[in-house]
Amino acid sequence: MEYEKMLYLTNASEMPHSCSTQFKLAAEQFQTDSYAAYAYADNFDLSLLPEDAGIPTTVYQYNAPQIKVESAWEIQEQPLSASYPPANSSSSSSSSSSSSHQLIPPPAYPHSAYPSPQSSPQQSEFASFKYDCLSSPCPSLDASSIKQELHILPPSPPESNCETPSPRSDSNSSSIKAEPLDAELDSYLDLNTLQQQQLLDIKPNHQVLRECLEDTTFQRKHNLKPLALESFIGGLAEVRGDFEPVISLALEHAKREADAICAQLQISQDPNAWTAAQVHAWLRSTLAQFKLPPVDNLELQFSEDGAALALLSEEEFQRRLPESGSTLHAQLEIWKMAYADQLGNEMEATAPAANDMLWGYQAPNVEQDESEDDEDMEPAVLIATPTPAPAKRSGGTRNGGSSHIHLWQFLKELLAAPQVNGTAIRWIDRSKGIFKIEDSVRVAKLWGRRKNRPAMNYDKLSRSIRQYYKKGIMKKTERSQRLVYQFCQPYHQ
DNA sequence: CAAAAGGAGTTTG
DNA sequence: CAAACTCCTTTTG
Repeated sequence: MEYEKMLYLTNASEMPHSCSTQFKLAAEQFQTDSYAAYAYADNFDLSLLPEDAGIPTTVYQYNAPQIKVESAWEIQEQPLSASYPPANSSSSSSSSSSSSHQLIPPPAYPHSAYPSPQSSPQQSEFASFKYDCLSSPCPSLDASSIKQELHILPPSPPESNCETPSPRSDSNSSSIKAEPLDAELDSYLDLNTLQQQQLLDIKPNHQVLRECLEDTTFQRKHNLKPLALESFIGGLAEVRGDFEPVISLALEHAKREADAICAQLQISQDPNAWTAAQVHAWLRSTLAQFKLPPVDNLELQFSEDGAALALLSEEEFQRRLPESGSTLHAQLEIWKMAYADQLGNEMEATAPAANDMLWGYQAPNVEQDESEDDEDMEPAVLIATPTPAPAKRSGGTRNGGSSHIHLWQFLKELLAAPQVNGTAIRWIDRSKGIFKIEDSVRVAKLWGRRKNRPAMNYDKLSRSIRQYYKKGIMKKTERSQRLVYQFCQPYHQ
């Protein structure tokens, strides 16, 4: 249902030679499609990409900000933006945000440093490789760093939200704060950029299409699942027209594949419903499918059932199976996504509540809750996908969403995405389950958003954590440190 | 002063 | 009813 992972398009013909095997595999698989190829973001193991050879990672780093910033100026001159932004954010991207950005003076940065989309072929070729790095440990693609860089850029707005922890985490003032809405505006700008590119230059090889698909800032910041694109209205019609068939094509393929394997292995399509034995069957099958070396002691390595397996981070997969962990993790993500999509379709048929695509984030009302901080709208929230308690969860049709997540699970989810949440919470000693909350205000906010508790603060969150001492879910660290906690064993594998 | 700690009443799913 | 949420007081570094 609520899935953070995005589908991406790419063009096989332009793929760097050094790209991962998964990447190629996906491409080969679909070579015959009308689109040159497509692949799943989760299949792109960024860790397999060479860090500094082959791909100019620095271009990635600066590409995202560059486009956005430039488009900010184009927008003023070409207001073809009337029909944006998308429906469920329209209220929030209201006067405060747009006005604050319109006042920004034209940028004075050197042009060369921020190549435009029409710049040199090499640059534009790589410019489109903005992967979803939520599940992949690729520092150069760290979403938060991109975000930060955006703020670091010369023409940064005066009140740019450079993550300064608020001096007080008081719950009273939250409704009064009126910070600018970078998130919404960014999305808004991105969409404009996309459309302008489409209108202005018809690029070969579906380049425009690729760029559209690769730009997921909108979905991330608005906490939308990929297919919530339907909620776009008006001017995006042409983008959407290109977009949807490919996504559904990809998902359908994934589903068909999953169907077949499910039938063969006699397992549920929902990874969360697998028993430990079924997990092993699936792992073996997937290893074989990807022609990865078989693992002898699979049962010892993976004692989890499906629900617990779904909680494991990519790092954990990699740690256990250096050779194939990433692939398995990525494939599991695809399965989860395929199942979630199917579930979503079923639910949509019965209860077409468009806003349910959002979770942990309420569509802002017109007058209040102008979503005070865009920072929290970012992937941090997205990656923190609600995951069922390891112990239970049936094949459940009732997958209403995130409301039942426990705090400890949520924290683990945040911890599982250090690229995104590393500035807010991170492992101190992963093997011992010791972690540190680096930004208490932020973590509390994320938790509050997830639980739909706008008044959440660190005081309350920490109170809940302290309850875990009694329950044996967490314990105090030996040498007690501020903001440092430790999971107890069963809750930390 | 922020955070830790924990008591106690209340809310929520 | 469990798990949080909320509010509060006291202690700690």
